[in-house]
Amino acid sequence: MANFKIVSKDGMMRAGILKTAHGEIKTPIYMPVGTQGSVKALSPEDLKGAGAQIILGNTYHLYLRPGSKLIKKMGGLHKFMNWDKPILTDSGGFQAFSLGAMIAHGVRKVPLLKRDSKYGISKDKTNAKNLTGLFEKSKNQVLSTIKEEGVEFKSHLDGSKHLLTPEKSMEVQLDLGSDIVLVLDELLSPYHDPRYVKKSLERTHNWEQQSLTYFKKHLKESTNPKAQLFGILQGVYDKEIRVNEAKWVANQDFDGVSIGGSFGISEYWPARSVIPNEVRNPSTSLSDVTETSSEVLRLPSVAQDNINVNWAASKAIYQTMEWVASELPEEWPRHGLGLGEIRDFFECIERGIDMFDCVAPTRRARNGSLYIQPKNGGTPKNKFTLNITRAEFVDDPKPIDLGCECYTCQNFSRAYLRHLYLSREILFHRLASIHNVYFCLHLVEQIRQSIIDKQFKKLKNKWLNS
RNA sequence: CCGGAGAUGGUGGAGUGGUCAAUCACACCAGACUGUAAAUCUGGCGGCUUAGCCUACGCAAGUUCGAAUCUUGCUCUCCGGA
Repeated sequence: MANFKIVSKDGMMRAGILKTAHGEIKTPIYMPVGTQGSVKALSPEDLKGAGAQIILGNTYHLYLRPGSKLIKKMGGLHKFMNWDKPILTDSGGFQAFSLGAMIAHGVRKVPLLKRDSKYGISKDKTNAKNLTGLFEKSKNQVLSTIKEEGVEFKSHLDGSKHLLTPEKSMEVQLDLGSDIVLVLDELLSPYHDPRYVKKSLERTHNWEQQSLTYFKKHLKESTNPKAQLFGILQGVYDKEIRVNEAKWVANQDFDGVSIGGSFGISEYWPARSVIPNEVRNPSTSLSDVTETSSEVLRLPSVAQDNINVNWAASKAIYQTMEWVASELPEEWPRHGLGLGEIRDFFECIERGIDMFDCVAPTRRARNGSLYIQPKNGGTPKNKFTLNITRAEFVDDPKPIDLGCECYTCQNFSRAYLRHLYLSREILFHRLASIHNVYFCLHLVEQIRQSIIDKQFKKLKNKWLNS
């Protein structure tokens, strides 16, 4: 029954092998995101060429279009998109957030957005009325509403209404023939007040258990009877809450766990947490997160500086992983939902995370943001990227990332790629995506090997102290 | 040669007496992007010692407190006719 085998351990880090109905995955692993049955700009051959072992698909999008029944009729998602390796499907929980609270609260998944001061992030943190006013303003743009029984969506395609219950989410994912199914969850925003958070977490528990019940009951007659089910660990930036949630999910009958949430820091949620000094002052050491200060991080002071906010949010992610990992079953694969910037791989794997999915590599690629190694100028500050539009590349004959062995770097110059981007040639999307996806997969593979060879610290140091 | 129309910032093209260093688009420059409503979004884009000042709407001279906008002349471009 055990799908996950740990091959090598070093501290909290694990190198493992995860068995699925469509083959084995070596972990840690990065999963390219193929929301609508396609990793944007990449063919299955491109993905395999870049080293992809598993990709992600999305319940909400595929349910709306072309419809999960159609995909089932066509033989399941694997066959439909001609991808014979594993697929993990998201439950639609993220869309409940990105089409709902994310709009209403003006937040993104990781950093907090700067807000117009006239709306006022209240200086008095007990005064939530200003925030409520702001939320009211965005209400009519919101496309999803959380109900006790599920998520009510207003389709972003045609405005039609749909209720996504835990059962419905399972039905869709089982129709798709996903190898790893995720339970339905509700993401919390940093601006949800503590009472709402408590209610939401109880609701997510219910949804997870309903998901599990339905999954077990209908697995055998599904498109992929060997699918497995991951629970989701939700929460906000609060140690007590995260630890409790970890304990709760650890007691459920899942095959693995995905750790999710919105990782921004709000006025509500640092209060009970211990904020590392480096979060307050990013110019100090960017090394390991340690609990060195009990001061409260207030939003107004950090919101003025985007870098500060971003960094604080990233720290929150890493600290959350640390709080949570030791509470989770050793034999469960642990998936950091939506995570996958370069630094995240190091920090999260070090804290016991095995799987990553992230739109950043493919989206960045399409937007001209291409990954480079430290030896070519990649640093934590530039997120290990260069912007191909920069004038300095106009006649640069070098590949994007000297030493990279991807198809793009083997064959094309920065000058040519910059030209393609500025000319809006569609080929750019493919070449850039091949590079970024390869880069992440290759890096995670190197990290895996470094765990086996007990060389992780050295590798991490080489990258993050660059 | 005659008649008509017009000359605005890298380009196209608004503006037709003060609120114009000049709408807008494109181009260009820089930045952002974390379970994809994203081939998207944000900012800059005459110069400078930049909460201000200087030079600017073909060239020159006027009218006016004040002109990219009105007058006159010149130069050039386009259309029609000889």
